[in-house]
Amino acid sequence: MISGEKNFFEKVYELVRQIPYGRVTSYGAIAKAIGSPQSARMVGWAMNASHKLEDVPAHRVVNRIGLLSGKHHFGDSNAMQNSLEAEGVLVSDNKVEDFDKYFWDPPVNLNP
DNA sequence: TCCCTGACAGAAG
DNA sequence: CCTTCTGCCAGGG
Repeated sequence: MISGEKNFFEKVYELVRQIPYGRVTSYGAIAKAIGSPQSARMVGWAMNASHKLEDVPAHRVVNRIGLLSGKHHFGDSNAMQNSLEAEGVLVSDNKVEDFDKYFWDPPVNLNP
């Protein structure tokens, strides 16, 4: 079917689910991939709702500098960092080390 | 219905 | 380098 156009939130969820293991991405990259590069704030807002979803690895999503801006929303302050390190992503002082190296560029082929 | 807030990003000074 | 402001969309009071 043609229903390629989904809700803003759902687009975010679908993209975040595609983040490979041991990789991280930024809100702006996701926002841009869904067609709203300036809606990075909405991405964060979507993640807030996605937090109730298990298929959405929000811990792999950080801000543009690799800072775990939303780690406080994972319940425990170490939950997000722990999850990242468990995947091989080194985190120091609430931010991802070698963020540029672990950064995963989301494909824009999500939405035709 | 109007106003404010929000897990961001980017530009300007 | 750091600080300040604006823009984006949606939800809550």
